[in-house]
Amino acid sequence: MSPSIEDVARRAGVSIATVSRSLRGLPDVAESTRDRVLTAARELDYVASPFAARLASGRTSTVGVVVPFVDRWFFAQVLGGLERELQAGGYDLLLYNLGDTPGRERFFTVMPARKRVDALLVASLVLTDMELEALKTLNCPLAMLGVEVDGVLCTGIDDRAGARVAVEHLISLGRRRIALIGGDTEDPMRFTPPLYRRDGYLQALSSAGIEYDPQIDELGYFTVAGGEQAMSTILQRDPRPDAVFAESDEMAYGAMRAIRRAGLRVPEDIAVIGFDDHESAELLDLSTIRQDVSAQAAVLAKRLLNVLGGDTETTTAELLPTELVVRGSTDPTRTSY
Amino acid sequence: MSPSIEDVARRAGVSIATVSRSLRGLPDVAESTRDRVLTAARELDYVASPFAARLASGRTSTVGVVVPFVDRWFFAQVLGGLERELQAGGYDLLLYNLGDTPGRERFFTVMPARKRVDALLVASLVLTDMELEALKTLNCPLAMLGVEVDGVLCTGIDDRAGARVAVEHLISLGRRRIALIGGDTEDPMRFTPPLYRRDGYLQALSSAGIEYDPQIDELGYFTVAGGEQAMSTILQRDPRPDAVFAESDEMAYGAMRAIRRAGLRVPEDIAVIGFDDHESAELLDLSTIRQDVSAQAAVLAKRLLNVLGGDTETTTAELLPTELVVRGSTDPTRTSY
DNA sequence: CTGAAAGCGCTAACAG
DNA sequence: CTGTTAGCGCTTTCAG
Repeated sequence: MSPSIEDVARRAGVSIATVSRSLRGLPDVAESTRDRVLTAARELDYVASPFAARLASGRTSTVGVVVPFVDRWFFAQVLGGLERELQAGGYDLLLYNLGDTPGRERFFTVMPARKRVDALLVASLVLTDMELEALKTLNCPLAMLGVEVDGVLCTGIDDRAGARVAVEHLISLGRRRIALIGGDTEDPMRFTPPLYRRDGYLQALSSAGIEYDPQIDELGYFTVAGGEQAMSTILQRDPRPDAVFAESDEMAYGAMRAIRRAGLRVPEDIAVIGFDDHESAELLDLSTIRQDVSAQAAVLAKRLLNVLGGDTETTTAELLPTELVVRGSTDPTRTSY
Repeated sequence: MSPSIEDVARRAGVSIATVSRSLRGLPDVAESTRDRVLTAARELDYVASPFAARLASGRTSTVGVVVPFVDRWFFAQVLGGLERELQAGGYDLLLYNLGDTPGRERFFTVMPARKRVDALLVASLVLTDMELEALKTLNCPLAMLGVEVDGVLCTGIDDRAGARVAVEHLISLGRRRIALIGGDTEDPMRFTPPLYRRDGYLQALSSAGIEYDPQIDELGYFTVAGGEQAMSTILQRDPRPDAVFAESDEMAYGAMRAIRRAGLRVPEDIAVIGFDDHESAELLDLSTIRQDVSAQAAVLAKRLLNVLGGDTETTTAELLPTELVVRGSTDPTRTSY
């Protein structure tokens, strides 16, 4: 067996309470005593058992992180940002990957995080009322990335402003007939990006005195295939658009493909801009709105740690900036090859 | 406070020992008794405290997962595969993301996984002897993805065969002057892919009676930028190659860019094939050798769970198949747009 | 098949 | 500033 707190106490010639206090850096321990304890602990290569500590203190020093998928760019970024901050704050990160609908149901009914986390961090998940209720029974601080819910910590970006900048960029290039490929707004209750990005698109059009045309507004479902499908439909319209704003880079990839398959050129015939600055955007030479996902995650984790540390944090959303990145898909002079 | 095992015992009219046995499905409990306990537990919405259980049993029901980065395609895939299996097996997944060199050092010196995992799973990490030693002091089963170490569970792919197939494909297209863009073999001790993939390349050349030419063999460091740099160098050679095998898709992306920047065409002037079937490979129309990373991870996790379950598993490496995927970068008739 | 009792290794009052 | 003591909520012998 590895050494216990008693071994350290014996070696340092103090009680186990003093060992505990010294090792955790609590006040009211004489410097000399603390030194003796630290030395003894080091000599024995002692590490406190986290489980015993958790059982005794009631604190788990663990944050549960819930993501719909780990193997998508966005969520992998999130995880990276979170892990760094949590680790730095002395918290373990327990990963919950929902994966699919059955997995999601299982998570919210079985609640595997029960009794094992001090807080739960949910990444860009559109929660139903029941799901939110389920989480609230955990009775611990909640934090959400990109989703605003009353009384819940939130961090994200200003999707509306980002979209507006994207469309304004197209307009500044002289484009006037600008198509939209977006997500489903049928369920606008909690997943804000499709809603806000569309809003930014509309604002930009209206400021420029361009009329919105539903004929060139199609659903791309935030996937490459969906974007391709949407663009194919849009290409049938008359007159054809001279630009397209896709609410995500992946939909933009699909759109570019559809355009090229139709024998048209990007950006000469149709300029394309996406949103995210997904890792392949540079390779595909796609103009886009860059957002720093791991920074958003890091900020959210920090705020959550503050709460766990006893600070009072406002639960209002904290929004990080976005940035227009111009590449060859809108400006041929910027083409990377 | 949430109900404790005593509450359940009281309600079911049995002792806490019987509750424990019933809930864990141990034998030697009368069916009727078990039912009564289960009912009581359900009525109270009781869930055992994992920490108390861990403290009492010594088992943590947790597997530590160590990755160099979470935000790269390969490792995100790994995480997805692992999480699914571990969760299904009733194990928590504790994530350790090294991130960078200081992070790596911290991990191996501080050993944050000490006393909190039943096993450690390391993803494609080139461990130094000291690092391996450090892990062994954890005194728990180890498993590694893609890295063979004596006495350690391993799962991966046959990199050599995959590379051979890739190069044979180029040869079958009539290409004879085939360049190589690869990883660094200077530290061949533990990171096997660069070593084996190069080996497969050499085997394929030799079988076809083609002489190896170091002039068209450059280091791409497994990055897009590295691949681009390597290809630029190779393009200076005389005679110019008519094909290139990159040991990873990302290096292949860089190579394609360099080729196009030089005013040449893919595949007419130079055919390009990569390795991995990275998620953007299809978009970039890159031929490649597909490997199912999450399946490798899942297999490894399953084998580890077997070991934790008391089964004896051989520690020999288990290799999963790879598959040639032909796209437009080698065969213009397959171009996706 | 079931119960009593002894811990697991800490933390957190409470005295002193 | 330090020690004593009573748990935290389970698992696991050992009896019966």
